Amino acid sequence: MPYTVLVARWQPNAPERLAVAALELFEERGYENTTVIEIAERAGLTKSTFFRHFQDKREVLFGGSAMAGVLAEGIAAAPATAEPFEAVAHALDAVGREAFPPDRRAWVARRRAVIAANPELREREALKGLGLTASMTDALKRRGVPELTSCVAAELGALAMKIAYERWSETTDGDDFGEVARRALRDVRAASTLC
Amino acid sequence: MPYTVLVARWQPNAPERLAVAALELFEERGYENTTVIEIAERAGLTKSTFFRHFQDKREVLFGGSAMAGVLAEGIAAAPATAEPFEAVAHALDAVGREAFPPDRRAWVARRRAVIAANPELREREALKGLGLTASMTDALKRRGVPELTSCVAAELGALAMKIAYERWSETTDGDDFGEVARRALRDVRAASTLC
DNA sequence: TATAGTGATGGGACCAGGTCCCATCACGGG
DNA sequence: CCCGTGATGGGACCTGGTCCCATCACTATA
Repeated sequence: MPYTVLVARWQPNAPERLAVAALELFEERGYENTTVIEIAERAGLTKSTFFRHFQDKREVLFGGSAMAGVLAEGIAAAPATAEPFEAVAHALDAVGREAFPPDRRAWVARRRAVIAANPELREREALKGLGLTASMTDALKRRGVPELTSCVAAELGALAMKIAYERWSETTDGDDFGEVARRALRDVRAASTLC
Repeated sequence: MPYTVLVARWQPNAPERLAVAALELFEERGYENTTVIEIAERAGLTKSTFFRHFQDKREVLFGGSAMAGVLAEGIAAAPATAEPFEAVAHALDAVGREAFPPDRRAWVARRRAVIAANPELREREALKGLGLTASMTDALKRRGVPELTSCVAAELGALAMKIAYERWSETTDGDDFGEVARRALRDVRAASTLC
């Protein structure tokens, strides 16, 4: 049933096809009313193959990112003289280039709406968020920034990224993610002096 | 099998008995090698009753807290003249009184170790953390603090609480949670000026 | 041309988490 | 003495997730 011969052995990009099918189905009937088997069928695959590509049902919306690595490399690549916040800004630019390019805005917005609508998916997103701040904290410490300062800068950087993520995916046109994120980071920094 | 008659109809505190049994079993054989049925049996109950008291298997370690409410009330109860950070400090004191009293330190430490050892439990903890910062953000906004400032203060407050939680549960004697948390909050504030 | 190896897939058995519904049984009130 | 109530027991059932083995097309090598 799954594959059409004559061109290639298997249709390529199985993980991506699964993610597309999943997002569509989650939009149509909701996450909890969608079965892994249904996702796999829509992608022309089976349950076995689904779990070969994704650890679990939630992960189908989180798999491709590798955002933690992008952030860490972005911080590491910042000029040696950069203060923690400048290094974080550098990392947010990298995210805008590699993880949130302008043409993915629509997809990101759809994905965001689906996640917001389901507690189980929000939980997974919360865990991913922890990973991101941990990754940034580590990268800052490797620059010689003291432990606590690294923690705080990473935490505020993650907050700025979350805010930017919301603002950016809510508009259909406008600045790219890097711009929005830099503004969010400035706002957060300003707010942190008022506490 | 479950209940002994002659005294009361059912042994009281089913949720607490389930939580104790669960923590013991998680320590003995690990979270994923423990079955809900086994937890229920050790507590003298059944699977049905377990799921009547807890939404899912993870929740047995998170159910009793109601920490979000304590934090919100603590912030609301702070003097009207208090700055955001002072209000947060007030809330952390409330947590030390109502959620982390000195005699629960051993329990909290055991629970913490079990959670740290399992990704599924860490994920649930991350979600609870989101709930806490959301609760603090709301409470601050209700005091008239601007949106972004509330976000930042809540985020840094949550970070201080996490740090205090680690420090407090790592020692067997010493200050109560409120003291530790106030120190952590001061440290965080100091670090935030160095970003 | 034949043969063996490789890698992504299909398929089914199996377990545990989680839901649902109904039976049970002790207690309190009439 | 009977009835309502509430926490529980028990079992059917679905789905997420794991495991293991079969399949099948392509590739390399002889």
